[in-house]
Amino acid sequence: MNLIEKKTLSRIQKEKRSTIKKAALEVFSEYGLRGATLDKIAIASGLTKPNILYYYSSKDQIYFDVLSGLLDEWVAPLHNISSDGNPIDELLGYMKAKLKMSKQKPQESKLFATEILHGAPLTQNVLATSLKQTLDEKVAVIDKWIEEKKLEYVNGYHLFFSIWAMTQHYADFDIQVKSILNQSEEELFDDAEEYLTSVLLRTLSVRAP
Amino acid sequence: MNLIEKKTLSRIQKEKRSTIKKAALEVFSEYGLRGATLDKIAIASGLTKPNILYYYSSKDQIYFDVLSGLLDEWVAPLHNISSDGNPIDELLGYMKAKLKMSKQKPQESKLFATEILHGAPLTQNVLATSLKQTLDEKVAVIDKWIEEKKLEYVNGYHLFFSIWAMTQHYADFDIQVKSILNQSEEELFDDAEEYLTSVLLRTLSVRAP
DNA sequence: GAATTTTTTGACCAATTGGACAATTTTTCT
DNA sequence: AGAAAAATTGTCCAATTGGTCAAAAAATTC
Repeated sequence: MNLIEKKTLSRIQKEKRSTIKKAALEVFSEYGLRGATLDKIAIASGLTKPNILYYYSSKDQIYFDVLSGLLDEWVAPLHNISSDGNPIDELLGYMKAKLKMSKQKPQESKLFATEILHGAPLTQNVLATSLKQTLDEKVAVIDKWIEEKKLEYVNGYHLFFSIWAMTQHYADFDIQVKSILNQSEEELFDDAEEYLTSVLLRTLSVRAP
Repeated sequence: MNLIEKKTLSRIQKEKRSTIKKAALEVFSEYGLRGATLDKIAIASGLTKPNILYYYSSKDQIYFDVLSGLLDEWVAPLHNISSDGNPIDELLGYMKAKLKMSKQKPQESKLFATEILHGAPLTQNVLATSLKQTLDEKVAVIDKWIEEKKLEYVNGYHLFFSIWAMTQHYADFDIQVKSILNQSEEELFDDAEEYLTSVLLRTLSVRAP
């Protein structure tokens, strides 16, 4: 897509594109790609509809740009898992990083969830190549730890799936969680971190015979 | 809302409504409420658009009816948790029931997920009343088990959240899971069950000092 | 089997939507 | 300041959408 002349963006262009993306994230995460309208994005951004289309050639382009910017950020914490570190510390750190993202970037999480839920029309490639490759590497690290007896046996893929599921749940399903627990967001995420830490520690630790 | 004269539905009415609901589930689960169109539901059901509107007064009514029928079914496994049983067996059984639903009813899971993700416009009431009440009861059972020393301490609410998250993940994010694992559905769910059983057992079991 | 009720459909409508475009305004450059 | 380029907007359009309605077809009732 026309992401070529990125270098020659003027100050105004950068600002306006950023404004649009921010507004688009709000609208897309709440309504999904098809439910979101340019009018809603226009209102949320304070720009007019034709003005938005001056910076982006179509609604799909906006969605694509927002989602692209998100993908890297979303996979990033995975790269911080170091094979040199202590397995449990590394994986606990990863879980906490993911939980923090759920707390601080729920819209991003919801947008990503909606995309995958509806068949990942724009990201299927990335999932099957880039994400898979990164995850394969990290699962290999886990397998190595297991071989070195630094970690008890665990299915690496499903371990990551469960960490994703449990942490993102607090962002994606926040409405459900909050309608059941009448807590402040602080309390909620503190309890979640305590619980998830316990689950992960128990899942990974060697048990007495 | 106009669910009053349920008794007086003719054979044709029952059949057609069922046909419509089945098609609507397909379409809604793939596109969401706003992304779904009556035309798509018409094609999927093999009926004409006006014919559909003869049985349902609006698109929202179809969505409401489909979702209503789902809610009870979705919460049902929770009721099977018996305070008389062995805590670990009861909770393992619940997890397995939920995982089975993810395997056999992914569309239902996705529809429910989309609904909550987009703010639960139609189900917020049910979540805050019926679901909350049922869950409160089951968490009370868990707390009782803990008090009776049949179960080590665990945060009941977050335990259920994590079971929901981990099991539903395999339905809602199936595209992501399948683009990473090149397995048959059978293998995948077998591995998932084995992994989740291990996680749950370790989370709930008393650990050696 | 005729009368009545229920079901089905083709044609249509108003509202919303993504997007085009020419004209105007603002910014940038010299 | 003035020319050129960039940014902004009002107006418009065609396609899609949810939904209506009267007429036709099918099923039911007597």
